[in-house]
Amino acid sequence: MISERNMAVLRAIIEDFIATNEPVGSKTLVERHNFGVSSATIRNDMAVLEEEGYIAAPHTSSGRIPTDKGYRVFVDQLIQAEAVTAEIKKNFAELNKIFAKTLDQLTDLDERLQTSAQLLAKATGEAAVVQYPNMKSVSVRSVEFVKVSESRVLILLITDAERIQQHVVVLASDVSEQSLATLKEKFNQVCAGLPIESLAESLKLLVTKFAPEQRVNVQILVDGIFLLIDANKQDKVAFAGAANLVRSEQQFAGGLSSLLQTFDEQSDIWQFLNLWKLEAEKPRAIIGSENSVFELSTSSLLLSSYSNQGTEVAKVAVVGPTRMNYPRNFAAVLALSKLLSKDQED
Amino acid sequence: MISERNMAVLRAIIEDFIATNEPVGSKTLVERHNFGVSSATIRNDMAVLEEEGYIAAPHTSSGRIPTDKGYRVFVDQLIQAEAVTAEIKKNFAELNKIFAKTLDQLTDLDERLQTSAQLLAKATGEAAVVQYPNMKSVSVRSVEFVKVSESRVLILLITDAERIQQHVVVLASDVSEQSLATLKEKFNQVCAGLPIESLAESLKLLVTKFAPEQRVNVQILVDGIFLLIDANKQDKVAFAGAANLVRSEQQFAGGLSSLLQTFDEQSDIWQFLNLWKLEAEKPRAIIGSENSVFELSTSSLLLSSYSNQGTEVAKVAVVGPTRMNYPRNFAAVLALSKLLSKDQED
DNA sequence: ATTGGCACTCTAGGCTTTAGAGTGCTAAAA
DNA sequence: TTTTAGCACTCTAAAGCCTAGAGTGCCAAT
Repeated sequence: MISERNMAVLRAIIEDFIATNEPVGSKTLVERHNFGVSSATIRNDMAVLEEEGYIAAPHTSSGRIPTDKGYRVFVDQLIQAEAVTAEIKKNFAELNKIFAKTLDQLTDLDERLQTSAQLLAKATGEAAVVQYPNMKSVSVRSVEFVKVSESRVLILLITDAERIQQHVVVLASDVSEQSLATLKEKFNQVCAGLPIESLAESLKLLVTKFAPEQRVNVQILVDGIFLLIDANKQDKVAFAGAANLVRSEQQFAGGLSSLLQTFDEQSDIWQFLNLWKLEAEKPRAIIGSENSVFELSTSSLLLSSYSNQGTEVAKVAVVGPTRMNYPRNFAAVLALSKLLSKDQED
Repeated sequence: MISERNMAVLRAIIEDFIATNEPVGSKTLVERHNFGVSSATIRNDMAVLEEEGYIAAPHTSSGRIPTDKGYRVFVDQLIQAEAVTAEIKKNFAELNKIFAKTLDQLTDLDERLQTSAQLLAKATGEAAVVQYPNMKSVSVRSVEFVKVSESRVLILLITDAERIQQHVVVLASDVSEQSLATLKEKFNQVCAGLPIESLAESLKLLVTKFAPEQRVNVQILVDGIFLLIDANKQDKVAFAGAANLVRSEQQFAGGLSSLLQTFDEQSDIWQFLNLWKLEAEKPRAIIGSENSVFELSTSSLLLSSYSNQGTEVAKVAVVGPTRMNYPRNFAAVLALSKLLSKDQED
């Protein structure tokens, strides 16, 4: 049904459309690529492609533009063919180097992820999202109390993932370094190794075991830890490259503002990213209307997951108009996700 | 020269223009406000105002729009009159309550500032910037080492400002809790109380005082602290509300994309904010072309500073088109900056 | 100082026209 | 059966033209 040349034509149409942002017609097509056939033949091919829903005409008798379905087969071929073509490979290597150079310096999670997003946005010329690692299945390694001033204590919650969280509480009465250390001992006897979900439960119990005169301070510490647990549950993403979205604004048909709003409201995006399951090292494209979120229905997403010790913890994504440079952007998300993973393994 | 009524007319023009976003003419003006004079009289007033450069005509024989100079006297009157009018006061109280409710929960600096920016953006309907506290004149309170796993150590740099920084290093050989504690002692003998600027110097010296077999690990720790110092110097801002800028895009004459870019490049903005000196609790407006940065020349900024123990440490700002709701936004920056200050005092 | 009156100016939006890119179809050629 | 040339037809985007109406500036009268 769909011949070899049909596909070649589709590919050419997509490439031209991405390059020029104008509906492409049979004549210009034969001019630019040499198919060795006449424009009339191409016209026949285009009729087939339109029949199949891969391309569409904005209005009768104008050039054709790719449909979401058209982009779909385009990127599927791209990946499935393992034809991570020379260009992708080259891009990948290059980006990998650039990314690595900057990221190696950063160990603070916030900065790392924010910078990652910025790099990805810059490399692709689109907007970029980097999801914070999933903390739900994480366990506590230890709790630390550090005296910061007379009555202020810094609480640290150290988990077996990358994130280390901090919170300062003010105690009701001064506490010596000494007794703070013993407090810490007691807390860790309970906390260490516990999955973060059951931590709250155990801590509540712990409070009751202290002598009444100590309870006030212990309760303050416990409340502090509660806050940290909650912060863990709050889903966060780093976002960058809004300027790039504005640049290709026409694509978004006025919905750009609400799209950006969506990204400001972190947790929605977080939820959304979690809808999609994907294999390691296999980026995935969500094209236009395949997307359930209304604001994204004229955009494409390229997703890739990164992992910690082999288990997927979060995703990185590129967001742009459906008419985006897929090969280049695939290389970029792949490079970044590999880098974020690798770094956590060693 | 400039009569009472002249000013009333200017004020009316600005208010109408802000409300409708259309050049305002003499006739509509008398219809909406009742000056008790005819449109011809208003026309004369407008001629004076134009003479003085407070308003301008986009083209001959159309309504007038305020110039930057016009906005200037408008906001100057607004503030200088101490006529923080009923509405501003009401807004202020209300916002203060909303802001406080959310911010009281957050002690992590990153989250606090990011949330502040989001709140400010939401309250004003414009974009918002919150500058990170200036760390240059800060001194070290203490350094802490926390064992995170076999050979990994978390370094904490605690200063007398709000920010507590962390960095994880991997030691060359395992170290017992015990010896880590003594290391910490020695470090703090040197570091505690030191201004952050001279910290690097002193640490370099410290390394030489250790026995060679310890040097490797000590050097790793010192390098970790260096990174934290550098991170301190890196100027950061929190930004929110890009979506709002897009909504009033026409104002920016296509320069919106580069404006957003500017905000992505944190340090430029940081520098820029520092150009302006301002008194505590006195927000200040920078209107359109008063602004030295090209990207901002069609925008207005409302700045207010927040302080730590009475000394200014950083600024908050609202960014929007010159045609913005100044009274409301003044109330908002003021509310936020007071809140960020107050919290650090107690 | 204020006003009514009036001639004049300019733009935004509606209407028409036209060039040209592109299509679809048919009948002939390969 | 596939490809091709040819041709009539379609539709848009751009250019030009026109008009209503909002607004101005100025003058003479109050």
